Order: sequence, then structure tokens, then C-alpha cells
Amino acid sequence: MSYGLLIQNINKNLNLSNKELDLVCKYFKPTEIKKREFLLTQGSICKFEGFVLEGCFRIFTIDKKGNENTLYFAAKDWWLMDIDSFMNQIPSNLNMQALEDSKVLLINRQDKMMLYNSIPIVEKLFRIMSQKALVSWQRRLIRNHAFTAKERYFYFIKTYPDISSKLTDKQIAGYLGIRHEFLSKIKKTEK
Amino acid sequence: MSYGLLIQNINKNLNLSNKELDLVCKYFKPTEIKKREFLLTQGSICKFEGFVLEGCFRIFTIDKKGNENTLYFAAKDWWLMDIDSFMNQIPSNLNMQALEDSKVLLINRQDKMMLYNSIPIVEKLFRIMSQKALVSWQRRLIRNHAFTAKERYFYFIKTYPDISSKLTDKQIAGYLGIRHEFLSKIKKTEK
DNA sequence: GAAAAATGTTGAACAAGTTCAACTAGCCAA
DNA sequence: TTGGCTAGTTGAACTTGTTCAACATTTTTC
Repeated sequence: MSYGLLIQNINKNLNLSNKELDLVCKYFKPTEIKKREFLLTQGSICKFEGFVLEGCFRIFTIDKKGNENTLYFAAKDWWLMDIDSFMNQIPSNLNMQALEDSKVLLINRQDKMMLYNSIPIVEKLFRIMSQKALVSWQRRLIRNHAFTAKERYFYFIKTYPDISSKLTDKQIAGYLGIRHEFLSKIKKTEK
Repeated sequence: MSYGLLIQNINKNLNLSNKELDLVCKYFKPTEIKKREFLLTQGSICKFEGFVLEGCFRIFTIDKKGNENTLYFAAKDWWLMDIDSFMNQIPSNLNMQALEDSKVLLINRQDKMMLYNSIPIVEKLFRIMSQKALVSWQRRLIRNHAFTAKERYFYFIKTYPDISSKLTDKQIAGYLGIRHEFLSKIKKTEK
């Protein structure tokens, strides 16, 4: 079974009984996805929520000017979803692309609803997870305002060494909100 | 009773029975706060979650360079909280200042826990609210990357005319992540 | 293993945004 | 009424980041 990581991740947020964990896990289906393939593309409706077991994903949008803005990267032990599209069944603005051969656990919308209804503590679990995520988005916004691109770059590679080492500079630049040419110049100036 | 607005706000997210709404409301205590006073200051522990009935607040942090970064403004019908400090009882990084004489409904930590435990649907309510908030933070980050300061300024005053009309340019600049001198120059160039 | 495609580097000219300083205007308190 | 705050404006010099184009390097594809 490959649910150990999911169970561990859940227990970081809230302690569930073994019975509850079993039930939760049953709803999540293991899925493999090849490098460069998409789990979701802009314009389509997000039919799943996912948890990454192996590999790495890049979650990004393409704006009117054609620039790719990376919202976040999801490596092992990260969640992966377009809440808005998933909850409201509206077309997504996001693309989720595997950066390497990856394994994810997916749950579809109907099963997610069942899960919420049949195991009430799951509401609490996702409430807590969402609130934690909220805090980190707030902090990221502040960092974007308070730090220069160079500071943000070094913060990123220091804070997420496992993820950043898998990424091209172009992908990192998309996450930092700068052009990759400029990142190249930042790196040249050295720490 | 001044709970009408809160009830309305809750019902936008999830339909609760009148009985449940009554119970929820009981936990929220009306509080008044004068212009320029603080509901929370950086370094102290956030002991409440709040909902704004009247007036307007500015939620900001002061970074090492002494710059004020505004996370958001909370006017009538907005929620107001430092989840991280409130949940984990750690010192807050945030300041919450009334920009005019204001009225809020506050709930303390113990009561919030009670509320979660005694009315399970409240977990769902705050799960949904947090997820919606998450989406809007993600969108804001993308806007910050994809738009210039000028575009962000006009987006802000167009999207939040009621709030932005109450604010000084300095406060708006803090929200946009630019210096107020530059905002002054943006405005001069006209739409 | 060669061709094609994507990524990374560099430079020069440019645009966006900051800094600092000087000045204007409005507001409030005593 | 005066003095002291704070907000807003403007200009000049500066820093940060962009754009575009040319080239080098790595990765992918067949």
C-alpha cells in the first residue's frame, strides 16, 4: 500500500483514528502521470483533488500577455488542487504539469462530498489545512512586497532545496515573478 | 440586534438553520473601537476572530526596513483575524488598526473551539470560507506578478470602490506594494 | 548520433519603481 | 492664531527589472 505518506500528512494536521484513516484512504485512487503530461489544463473543469506521492508538479496560469505565472510547485507530500474549479465546477485558470514521472492520489468530487458527509472530522481536517495554506499565501505576498527578486530567489532555494533543485531556472523565475534572463543575471552576481 | 449582517454573511457560504444561527451569534460579542485604535498589534497574541459590522480596518505588518505592508483592508461584512496567532497562540506579525470608528463582533478562542465542537456545521462553514479566501489570495498573487502598479491601482479602486474611497493614498500604496510617491505619479498620468 | 528544440547567458537600451529632498496643503490641538 | 503633524506632489538621480537579439549549452527526439 502507498498510503503511508498520506496518513502521515493527515496526522500532521489532525489525529484521526485508524478506522477513519482507512476510510479516508479508500477514497483516494493512485494514479501515475508521465513527465510533461498535464493533470489539469486551463479552461477545463477540475474533477479531482490530489496528493503527491512521488515526483513534482508545476501549477501555473498563462496570462493575456502569454506569460506563465507559477502559483506553486507540488512535490512529494504536497496537495494539488484548484479549489475554485473543483468546488464550483467552473473552468479552471490553472495548468498542472508533471515535471517528472509522478504518482498522485486522486479523489473525485462526488467522493470528496461523500467523505465530508460520512466522516465529519474531515471537514475539520480540510478547514485546518486550508487555514494553514492561507497563512503561507499571506506570507508569500508580504515577501513579494518586502523583498527584491534576489532576496526572494535565495529565500526560495534555501527554504525548498529539494524542490528547487529539480527545477529549471525558467521555472523558478516564473514562480518568483521575474523574467528568466534577469534570474540569470542575479545568479551571476553571486550571493 | 446587530447580527443581521453576520447571518447574511454566513448564509452566503452555507445555509444554517435559524437555531444554528442563533447559537453561533450568541458567541460573538459586539465591540466598538475608535478611529486609529488597534484591535491587534505586532508581537501580541491574537485572542479573537472578528467580523466587521461598521467602519474599516487596515491589517498590516512592519518589516525590518520599517515599511508598512498592508495585507488587506476589512470593511463592513469582512472577516478579520490572524489565524496563525489565534490557532497556535503565537505572537502575531500583524497590526489591525481602525481607520474610522468601527463596530465588530468578536469571538474568543475558547468560544470558537466550543462553537466548532457544539455545532459541527461550523467546521464546514469555516472550511468553505477559508477555501474561498485561499482562492482570492492566489489570484492576488497572480495579479501582482502579471500587472504593473498602475494596472493594480485601477483594478483595486474599480473592484473595491467603497473601501478605496475611505483610504488615503498612502494606505492604498501600502496595499499595492509600492511607495506612495510613485502612486502620486501614477495618478498624475491619468487613466 | 545528428538535428531540432528548449534552456541559459550576455549586453545594450529601455521602462518601472525607489529614494531623497524640497515644497504645498489640510488638519488638529493648545 | 500659531505651531506641529500628516498626507500629498514634484523633480532629479538612482536601482531594479524588462525587452530584444545574438549566441552558447543542454536536452529531447527521431
